[in-house]
Amino acid sequence: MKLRIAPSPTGSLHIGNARTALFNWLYAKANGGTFVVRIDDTDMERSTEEHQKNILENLQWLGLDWDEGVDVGGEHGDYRQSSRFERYREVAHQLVEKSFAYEDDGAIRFKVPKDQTINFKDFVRGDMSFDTSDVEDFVILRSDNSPTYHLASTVDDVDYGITIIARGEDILSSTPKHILIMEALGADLPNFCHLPLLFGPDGKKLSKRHGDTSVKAFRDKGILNDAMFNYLCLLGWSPGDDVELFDREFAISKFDFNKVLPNSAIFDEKKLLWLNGQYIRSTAYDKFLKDALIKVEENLNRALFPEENERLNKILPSVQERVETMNDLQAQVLFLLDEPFLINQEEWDTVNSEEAQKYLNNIRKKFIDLEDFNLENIELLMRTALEELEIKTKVGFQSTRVAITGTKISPPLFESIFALGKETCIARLTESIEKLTN
RNA sequence: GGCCCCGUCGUCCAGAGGCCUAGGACGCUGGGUUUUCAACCCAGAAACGCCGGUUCGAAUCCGGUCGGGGCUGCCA
Repeated sequence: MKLRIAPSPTGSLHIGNARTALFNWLYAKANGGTFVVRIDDTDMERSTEEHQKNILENLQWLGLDWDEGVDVGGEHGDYRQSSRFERYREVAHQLVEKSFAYEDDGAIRFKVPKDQTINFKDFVRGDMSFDTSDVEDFVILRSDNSPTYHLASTVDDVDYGITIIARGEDILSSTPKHILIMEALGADLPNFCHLPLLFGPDGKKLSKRHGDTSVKAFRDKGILNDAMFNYLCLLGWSPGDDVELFDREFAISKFDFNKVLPNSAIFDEKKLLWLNGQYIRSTAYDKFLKDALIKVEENLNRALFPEENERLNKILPSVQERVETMNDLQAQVLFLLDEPFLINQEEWDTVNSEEAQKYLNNIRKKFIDLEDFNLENIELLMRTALEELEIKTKVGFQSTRVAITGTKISPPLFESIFALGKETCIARLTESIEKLTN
């Protein structure tokens, strides 16, 4: 059993292609089959080395590996169609010799027999039947001597011994053409499986106009590969029993093409984000910490200073609980970085009051005298101040939050203060009080 | 236009004739918890496109219709 994914390097890895690759991979893994990755770069105009690299990289990022194909090798060369043009030309001319095709203004066209029925079984859609009278003669070799997709893809599938062709439904209508070529070549027919397409929120085939739909774009947004893998599995398939969070191994153990739905699915970023949050929270803290620090440095475009590192180490456990993507980190920890400290004036106005100012002055003095600046003492100090001044928790705490972090939204207050450290905390209070009381 | 595919809450999925006054999840609304935001917990609104047929019985089978989508390229 051999399956394949054959992306064209005319763009970076698209989510739809990633999902198709994923299902092929799952089926191969589930059944001990061979998974092949080859590159369909017959479109010389638009194919680039860079796109190819991006595609392979992102397949790997998703956790997909392949037994045969580009980069890993195998019996069929480098698995790039651009390396096999001679082979396709040979086949095209062979087909002309055998009268299956004919020359047409310099190109070679496949001669489609009329009034014939093409039958094949589709793993997702059942028995399919097409009338060849509805299929027009199609070009297999262009006048510039380059093969078209129909020719190259079919020849490769035959030459490489692909036994299950699972691809997007957009190619369903082209399948009779491919079968016709295979029959002309005297090849055994593989099984087919046309997977439902992924749509954008507008119900149209997911494409560039729905924004950036590349896997890389989501990766850049701070989506975890495990979450992306999991989410993609859920589009058109489910392992049953209402299970929605699972890993690769579990998916493999449950996957089958005949459980894949035939109808297209809309890519819903909201659910992906939720799933991502679930994965972030269930990540082992050590790994989260490591990834988080890298991410912050990336966003900052510089290395972290030692004291910043120390502060982040203190706050990150709380942050892990409240981010949806790795990119959300930045906003949560910004106040701990050696970057300009800015207070959101509008937010301050909503928490500012005479009481608040009294409170800030009071805890500032107390902090200066506090010897052991630990979590427990910070909380005790702040609560004591509330009682002494008879100020409501919310009034005292929210104004402190804005005074220290600059905004009303931050990680838990005591943790934030503790992470920031005594000196900086006092400095912030001083600065805020000065700036905000007049 | 022609050919083809598809049709369960807004979205993803469960449902393979009686277990369905249709279940789960995201999102949404309300409530709880709370020093903010999250997280978490509870509750709620929300769907079998429509019409026929088969059957004792249909979301499930068949036909039609309507709706959506794909292909119709010397793109893939």
